[in-house]
Amino acid sequence: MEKRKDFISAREVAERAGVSRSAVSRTFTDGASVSPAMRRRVLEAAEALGYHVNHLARSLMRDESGIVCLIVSDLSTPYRSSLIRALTQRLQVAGKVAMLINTDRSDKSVDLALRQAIRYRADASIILSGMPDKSITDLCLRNGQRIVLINRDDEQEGPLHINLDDAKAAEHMVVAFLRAGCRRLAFANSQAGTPSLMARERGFVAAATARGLTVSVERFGPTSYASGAVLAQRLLTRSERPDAVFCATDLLACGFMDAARHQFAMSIPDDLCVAGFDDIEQASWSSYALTTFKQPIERIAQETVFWLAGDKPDAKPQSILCRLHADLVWRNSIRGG
Amino acid sequence: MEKRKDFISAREVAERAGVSRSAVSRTFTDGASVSPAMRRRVLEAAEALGYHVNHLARSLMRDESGIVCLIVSDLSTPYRSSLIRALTQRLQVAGKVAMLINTDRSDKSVDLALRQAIRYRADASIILSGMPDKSITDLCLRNGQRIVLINRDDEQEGPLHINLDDAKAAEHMVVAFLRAGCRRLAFANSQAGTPSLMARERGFVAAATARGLTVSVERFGPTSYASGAVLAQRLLTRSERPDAVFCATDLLACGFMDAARHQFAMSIPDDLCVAGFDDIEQASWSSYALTTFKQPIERIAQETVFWLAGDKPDAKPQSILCRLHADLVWRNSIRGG
DNA sequence: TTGTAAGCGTTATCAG
DNA sequence: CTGATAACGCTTACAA
Repeated sequence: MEKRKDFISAREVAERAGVSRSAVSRTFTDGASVSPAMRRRVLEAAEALGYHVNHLARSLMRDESGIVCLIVSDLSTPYRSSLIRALTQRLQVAGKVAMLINTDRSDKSVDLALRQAIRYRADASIILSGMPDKSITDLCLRNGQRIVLINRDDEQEGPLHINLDDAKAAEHMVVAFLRAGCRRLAFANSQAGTPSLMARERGFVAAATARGLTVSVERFGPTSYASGAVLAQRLLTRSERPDAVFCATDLLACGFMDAARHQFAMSIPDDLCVAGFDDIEQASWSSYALTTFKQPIERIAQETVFWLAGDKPDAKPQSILCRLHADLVWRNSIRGG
Repeated sequence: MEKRKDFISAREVAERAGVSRSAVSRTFTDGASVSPAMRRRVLEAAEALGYHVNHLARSLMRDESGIVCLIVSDLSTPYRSSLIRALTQRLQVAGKVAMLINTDRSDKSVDLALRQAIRYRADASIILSGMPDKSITDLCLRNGQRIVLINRDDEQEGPLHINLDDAKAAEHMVVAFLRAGCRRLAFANSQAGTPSLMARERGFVAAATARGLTVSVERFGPTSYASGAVLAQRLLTRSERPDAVFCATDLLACGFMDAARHQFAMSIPDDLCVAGFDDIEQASWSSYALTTFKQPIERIAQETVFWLAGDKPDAKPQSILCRLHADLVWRNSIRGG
């Protein structure tokens, strides 16, 4: 196998410009002192040769690589992909670069993903799905890597936790349903059992109970459109058919609405009020016009990147909690309003 | 500022295990000769210390970093995010890791993204949107980086081009519309003007013309749901209202269908036949049941990663073209079938 | 099989 | 401001 043409190195640039290697290095490091004349000569030679700083080598010396790992499953889901879009964009503005790790396969794969993050000496890892083992996050933290957990459990010490006020939103929805004249409430959930999904369910049931109402709760499958349809099957064939259903996510709600309309010939919101959570793009499509809670995606991304780009805390990492609010977006899937 | 605890290095592992550094290195490189006893001692020490090979440093010696850049805009779009999911998954299986670069902002940003790919010494770049300057792709190729262009122009020499038979699919659709009894054909496109979108349009118009029919063509805005609604406004208020419309993508089709139904009270497929392209998840939702062409996403990812993981060609890179077929998925937005 | 030593492309330190 | 030199953490001849 022939020796492949390698990348241009700073030495070659230095030779062509007739200067020292350090001069080249300084030209490409912010805040280094180099005369305008020198800078121009170096840049000229670099341009001519097509030189680009090797960030891999740079990271060996510096204590940061500029790499941030995004650890995520179901990444093609509307909510997830929107969040990824927002995060990558802001990371880039902050001079970081995103490494995307797909954990669709097993639960263990979150741990594997974090190991990968360590191998590439990522400055930070952002976890959008699954829950890593404490031992592995500790390893990351010990190595100076920062961790952000978005809508995950908030038990571990060290990472930044970004969570929503799910329970409060759920209570809000109970009130909205009551105002719309609904009395037979239902909650449609997946079987994923993630903290935020369960918080919505518990909050909804608790708020209804506090007002003297019972809630039909049904859980099924993954958090998807198809599961929403199955949940509709189950809830709408009960003897006491509900007149209002809060779906744990918009995706479930879309599936639920389609099944309610096309299989049960129900009219929304006349026969049935429906609400969701996330405010994915499809919720605003006129076939759904779904009343839902908006994930503050931009805000999440902003808080995350701001924290990542900030100075390292001197003291040992403590648990940092960032609780954000989800606004209600009112559309036409609930009567009144 | 205090000196932050650094990562564990191979030297520390070697010391703890009482062996040489090279022994540690060999333990973690495939195909290196190391005795079972040695391997065990090293692994034990590594485990105890929480050692992980520094891939950044490793890449300095090896001629590959394991990094593959995904360069993409509109990444939260259903089709794009599905493709990203498939690509990241297969890249990981092939032992690579994906670096995601968002080029939502300007056209120039594709070039910037490729520069970033060079800085991180990516083994390859996969371009899903936009079109890079020839000078910059040449630079990448000269540096031994591979480039894959998915549904882009296929003029440049060197990269792997993966394209679909857009024109053929479009012709197929003309036939389907004719069979359904439609005579007043329309094509709804965005103003993005990408090669694949334009190929669909030209193919559709050409096939219709060849059969003695004219096509109303309308182009508007970005390739989005909202644009689809606007296109419906424009096409459905024409004096000769079309009875069949081929939308350049499913997203446009969803917007078109919703506008046709809710603003023009039309029934699909009775009053109007609609078709799309991509087979995004929403096309299968029962509110749409859209007849469309399926992007062979898994096949695209497979071909891409297979080529990337393969041996470097010895000769100078030539233009490689991979033309894939898009199957028609028949649902209920066209009469008959 | 194992250890020694050289080198990968940077940056940081320290004289000049 | 500039240039030599020593790291950074790793791999890989080469020699033992």
